[in-house]
Amino acid sequence: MSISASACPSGDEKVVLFGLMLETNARLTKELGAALESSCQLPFAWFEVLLQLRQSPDGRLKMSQMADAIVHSTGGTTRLVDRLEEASLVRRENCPSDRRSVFVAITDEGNSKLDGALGVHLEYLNENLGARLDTSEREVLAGLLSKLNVSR
Amino acid sequence: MSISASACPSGDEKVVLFGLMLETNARLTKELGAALESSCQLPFAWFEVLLQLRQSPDGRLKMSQMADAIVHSTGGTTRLVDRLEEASLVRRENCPSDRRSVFVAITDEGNSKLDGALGVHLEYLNENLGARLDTSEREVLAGLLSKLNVSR
DNA sequence: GTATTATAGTTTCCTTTGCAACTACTTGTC
DNA sequence: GACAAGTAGTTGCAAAGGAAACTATAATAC
Repeated sequence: MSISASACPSGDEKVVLFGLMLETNARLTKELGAALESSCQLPFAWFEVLLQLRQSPDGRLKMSQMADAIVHSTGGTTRLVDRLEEASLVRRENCPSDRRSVFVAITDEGNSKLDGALGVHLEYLNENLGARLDTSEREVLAGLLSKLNVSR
Repeated sequence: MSISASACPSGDEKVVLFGLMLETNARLTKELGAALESSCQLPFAWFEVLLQLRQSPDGRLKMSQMADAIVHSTGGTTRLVDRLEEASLVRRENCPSDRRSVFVAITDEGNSKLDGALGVHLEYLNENLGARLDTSEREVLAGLLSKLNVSR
């Protein structure tokens, strides 16, 4: 017995798509997190912070930009950065033009840690993204996700 | 000054794609979670559990299947189910053929709660997935994610 | 049949995170 | 310039989740 779509919105095509996004993301993240943890002793959240810093023009971001980039609350970000700073992977820097603001900057140690992690990350991505989707499929996927990611 | 791809693997196309997946997922999840919480007083994780049950053939799953479906540890799933059971949205049922196993089954109350939540969910999906991607784009996206989601 | 090994779920302990209250600073208004 | 309102970051508190130890049951080996 199959259930009609109207009677069972849980079978709606968009609901299924959303569920698929959720699951795919959770699995990929979990696997990569495990790989980073075991090869580099680097928690996934730390990796995200370091990567954001590497990708920002001058290797630093304001606290609130970081919170937004990694999609955490500001409170959570404060303490995440505390832990990274404790481990000497980032440092806080004052903002001269606004004394409320704080920059999070990557340290040399943070950079080398990230280099190691990126090796693992790339290997993982090649095995997964690379092996499962060809170049043009990845381009299409990136385009579609970009459309979903615009805020308004 | 732009940095060459070889010198800066953080700019690798796959790294960027992965980051985009992460961010898109986090934003959509966060927004939907807030909507569900404020309209239905339903935590996002509870919604996931109920939805999995609704989507399973006879409205119930074994503990371990549930853990796998929502990508949680079994320990975490145990307590998540505890909370849902406490709220009368699901109940535990014995498995006659294996006394170690436990079924998680949705209750009538769980079903009505889920109906309400699905209304909010669909509205949200229409505003986001629906408004940003047309039908064929959504099909393509679902196809690509499926490829990524196969375990091996 | 008994001993060993594997599996399902629970529990304990600990880490991480979000929310909301709070402090410090800045911006806008008069 | 003083007061109000807004913004950046931190902190207290409580909830949620993972890892690993544990209990109970099942499957396998002999």
